[in-house]
Amino acid sequence: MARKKSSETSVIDRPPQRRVEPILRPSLHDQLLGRLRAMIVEGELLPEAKIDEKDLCARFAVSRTPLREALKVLASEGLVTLIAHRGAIVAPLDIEELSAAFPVMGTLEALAGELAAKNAGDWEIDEVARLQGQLVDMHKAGNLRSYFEVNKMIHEIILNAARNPVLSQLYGQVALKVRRARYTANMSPERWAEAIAEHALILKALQARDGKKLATILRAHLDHKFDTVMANQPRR
Amino acid sequence: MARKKSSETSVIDRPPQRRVEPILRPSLHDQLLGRLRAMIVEGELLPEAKIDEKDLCARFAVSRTPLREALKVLASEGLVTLIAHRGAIVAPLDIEELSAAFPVMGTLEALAGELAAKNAGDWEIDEVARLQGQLVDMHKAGNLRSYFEVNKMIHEIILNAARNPVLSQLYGQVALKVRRARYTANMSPERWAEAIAEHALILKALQARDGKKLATILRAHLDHKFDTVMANQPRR
DNA sequence: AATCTTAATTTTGAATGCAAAATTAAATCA
DNA sequence: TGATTTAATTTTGCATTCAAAATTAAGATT
Repeated sequence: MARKKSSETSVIDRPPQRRVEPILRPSLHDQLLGRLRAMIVEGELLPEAKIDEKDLCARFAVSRTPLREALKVLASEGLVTLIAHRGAIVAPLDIEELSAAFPVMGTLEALAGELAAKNAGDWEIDEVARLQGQLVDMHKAGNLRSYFEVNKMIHEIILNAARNPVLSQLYGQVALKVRRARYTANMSPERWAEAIAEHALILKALQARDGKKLATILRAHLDHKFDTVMANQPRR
Repeated sequence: MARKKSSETSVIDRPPQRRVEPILRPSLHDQLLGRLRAMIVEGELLPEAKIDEKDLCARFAVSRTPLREALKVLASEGLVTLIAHRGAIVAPLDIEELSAAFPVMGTLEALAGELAAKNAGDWEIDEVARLQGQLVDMHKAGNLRSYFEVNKMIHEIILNAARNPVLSQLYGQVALKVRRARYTANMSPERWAEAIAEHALILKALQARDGKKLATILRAHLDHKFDTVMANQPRR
């Protein structure tokens, strides 16, 4: 694939160039989307809290236009609720919806497991094994926040190994809902130990590339998580 | 729950009022969202076609603000692709993505079937039976468009009977992608007859409230649809 | 004083305005 | 002529403005 012929007077023949990181110019709307999503999922913006456009615009130093664009998207994701002529609130976290999210997430994880067992590269399995080690470390250290972080990474690797972008996208959406509820949940020591044990099984099934078994374990794993999270929901 | 006490001077005690349809004031952004989504799914806007904001604004007689809000949401749904500083195009319909959508849709339908077998009201099962009759009629009449319509209704009833809003939401998203690809697909006569037969099995399993069986059939049904749709994709 | 009006203020939804970037058209040069 | 600049035009991304609706505050009424 040679360069197009030219008279070469003003353009000097260049040596093969090293690929460099392109300069990113993410749109305001896109950046806001990420920031706001994080704020909601991490509980910085509380459920049912009114979203004060004026205030947020000032805080992010942007105009209302990109902010409102981001809000519409968040609304379509279910993290924000728009009320006609009355603006937006952080979506109330609905226990009904939360419990509905679990079987869906479970099914998607099971599918991810099945596909990952087929499609994962060895390096990905190794990476899960490595993170599994970290998981145990975090448990020993009693560092729940880091535990969650590593846990999330493991599940993300499995998800990516499934090689199914549609699955990834949908999973991401449910996971947001669950993560939001789980964020403040504290695990009982027993449950934590159990979760670690389950993760050992996950790794084993993945290494054996046993899709069916992996699917089953992941589904059970999620059912247990369901119990933990639900037990932690403030009743009202 | 009595009315709050009051002096009753200016407000006359009213007889119980009949509930009436509230006057809807859907936001422009919301209406546009629906219209554009339909235009894309139904192929009125072709894949990769550039979205001309000016033109669309003129056609819908709105300003760019609500249009652009709708476009961001459609982008988050994957129906539109935003290109930095270059506007939006109708999302290219990616065969990879399409084939990825099917197993996901299959899993979600299977879950819907399982839940519906448990939670469906009898009237819903009857409704599916009624529509099943229509399906056969449409087949006899050779009316593919109406067949699709009724088919969609059946699957929607099952989905609703699952009583899981999260499932419904996610299913809706994948279904859009598939429906878009399927929209122009023409079914072979053999495949059409087969689909009818499968639908009879679906109804039977639902009536027997056999969740496992229903799940299995729905998944198979979708696998077959996958073959049909993929066979109809213009190769390039 | 408690309720009901009415008026002032704020907030929302959408249109318009504006600078930067991208595209197209025109002008230049080998 | 055909490639290459350069200039003109359009489009994009975002800020600003504006009318309508909602909220709050103030004033009237019993």
